[in-house]
Amino acid sequence: MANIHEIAKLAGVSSATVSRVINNHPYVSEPTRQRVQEVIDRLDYVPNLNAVSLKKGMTKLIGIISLSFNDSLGLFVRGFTMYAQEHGFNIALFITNGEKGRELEALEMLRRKQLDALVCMIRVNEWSVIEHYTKYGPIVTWQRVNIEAIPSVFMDQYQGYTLALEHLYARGYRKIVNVYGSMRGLNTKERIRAYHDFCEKYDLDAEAFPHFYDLNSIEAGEQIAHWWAEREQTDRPDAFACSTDYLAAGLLTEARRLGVSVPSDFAVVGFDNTEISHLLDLTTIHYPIDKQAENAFIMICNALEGLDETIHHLEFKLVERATT
Amino acid sequence: MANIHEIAKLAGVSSATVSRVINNHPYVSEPTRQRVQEVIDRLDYVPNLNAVSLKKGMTKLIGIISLSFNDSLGLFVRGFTMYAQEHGFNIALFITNGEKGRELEALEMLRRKQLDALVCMIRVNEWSVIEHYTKYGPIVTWQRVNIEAIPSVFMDQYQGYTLALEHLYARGYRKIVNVYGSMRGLNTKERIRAYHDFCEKYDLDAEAFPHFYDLNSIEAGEQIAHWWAEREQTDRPDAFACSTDYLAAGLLTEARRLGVSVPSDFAVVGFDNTEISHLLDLTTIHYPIDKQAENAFIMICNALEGLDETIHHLEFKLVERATT
DNA sequence: TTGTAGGCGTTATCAA
DNA sequence: TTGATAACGCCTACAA
Repeated sequence: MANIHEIAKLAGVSSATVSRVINNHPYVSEPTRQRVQEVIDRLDYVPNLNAVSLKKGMTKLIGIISLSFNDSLGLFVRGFTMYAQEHGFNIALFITNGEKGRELEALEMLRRKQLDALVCMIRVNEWSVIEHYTKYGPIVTWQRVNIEAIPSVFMDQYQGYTLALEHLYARGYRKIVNVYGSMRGLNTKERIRAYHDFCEKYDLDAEAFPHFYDLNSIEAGEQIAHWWAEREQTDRPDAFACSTDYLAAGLLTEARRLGVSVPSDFAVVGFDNTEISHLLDLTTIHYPIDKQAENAFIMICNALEGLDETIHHLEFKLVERATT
Repeated sequence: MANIHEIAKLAGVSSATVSRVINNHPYVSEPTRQRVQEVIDRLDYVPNLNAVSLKKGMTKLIGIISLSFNDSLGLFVRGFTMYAQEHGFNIALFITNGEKGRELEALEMLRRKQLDALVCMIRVNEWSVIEHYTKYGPIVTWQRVNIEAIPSVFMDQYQGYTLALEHLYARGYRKIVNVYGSMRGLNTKERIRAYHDFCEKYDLDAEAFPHFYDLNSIEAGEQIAHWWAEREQTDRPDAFACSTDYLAAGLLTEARRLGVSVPSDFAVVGFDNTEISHLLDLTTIHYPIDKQAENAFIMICNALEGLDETIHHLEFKLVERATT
């Protein structure tokens, strides 16, 4: 395979000049540049990235560690990839499926300089393990974590969930049921806190209805529709604040199949503003995942290049549609 | 960051000896080895992979290009990763989401020697584009394609589909409806061919019932359940051969919700033997995706190291469960 | 059993 | 505007 010296010889210049042409350095005369470029084109030459990486101490490759590749993680990855590419970085994706080994691989690649930085969407190993690797390169995360060495693009769910609750209140709903996601996560804790503060503020009974936990699938939503239908008419809630759009979608469509009229029989608010909420005209809470991705990239760039570009302020937004 | 020379100096040996220790070469005396290892451990040293790659002309990194990351593609990726890791290779995943650019990136990384090889699960660019890149390193694919430079681990659907049809026949079903997947793909063509040959063999009317095309989701399956329920009793098919387990699952569960009894009212056969089919006790066609992944890896190894290990023979298998 | 030295393919510094 | 040349960090004949 052709290397820079071969190009140099064929173009009758030194390899330094070829390098200048490749990297668009100034102070190359137009005739020389053309002559060199011609040889490059003719031989279909591209610089060997291993050599470039070795010399520069950078691979221009960033790893993304993700637990899976579902809707919102996928959106993040897509957004991040876009920003990264605009800045000349490539992305290598590591789907762990919960396997520690797969995550360690990525971390080791960082240590061994095959990766310049790492985005850890949802971790598998202990934070202490991940923190240990921050000395080899910047690592940012999507999860909520309070470790100085691991910056996060996490968003506090309290504000977002309050938005949903206040909206329901303003619309006249008073009998709200909460369907929370993962019990373990801090997001759920924040949402619970938001609900309690909300009840206190408006003097509502926080325990008037059961709370659901650990639910986020379409099927779970469908079951909740049945749960509602089977209750006494007088004892039915009039609104659901859901953990995800998917769950809300399941609830909504199954309820309609059962002849329930939304939003007059009850209201539904989703979370995430995914495509499905758009499709079903579902009121939801928008979540600037794209801006999160951009922030993650800015953080990495700042760390890598010693810059200090400012991070976007992130805010949830209510998207009012037909289910409330 | 520490490099091999620093280790050498601290251990009082030459860098060559350090290299020998790192790579487990023979002819290093035990005392020396221990002394060197000690310094390596103390300084938390690991060789810089860029330097190793440059020297060896290999990165030990294989790229996988995938359109998305759903169930069966995910299984393939997982299997492939396992085999690759056992042989000291790491994996970089590229999810294209149908974007040509993302695929080209991976191809360019191959060209520029950042990747040793590429597995192209489902391509985005024209085959001619991909073929062009085979001169930079081995590329194997999961799709059916007849290009010498691009080996494939594709499996002929004819045999698998015939398996399903013969099974239904043996069980006494005669009014079979086919639900095919993507119209564009060659898999569907093969399945259609299988069905026609099957009808001919048993003297059945291939056009007795409508054929469904381009369906593979759970929701599509649910709709087909309604389609069946709304037909005249006398004009109902007694079996469905489905494009995927997901579709079959949707059909099965919705049918049961409508009070249909499977397999006495009608039979259902899925395809792929995914977890969901196991869960629902669904008869399906097993598909050795793990062996395909291993084959893909063997092909790459053979190409990379000039070997000639033999490829596994791949065969569909009927998994008889409760829906037929 | 160990060390010396050259080279993998680039880039960047310094002269010219 | 161009060309030598020394790194980048590692591996591997070849010598000792």
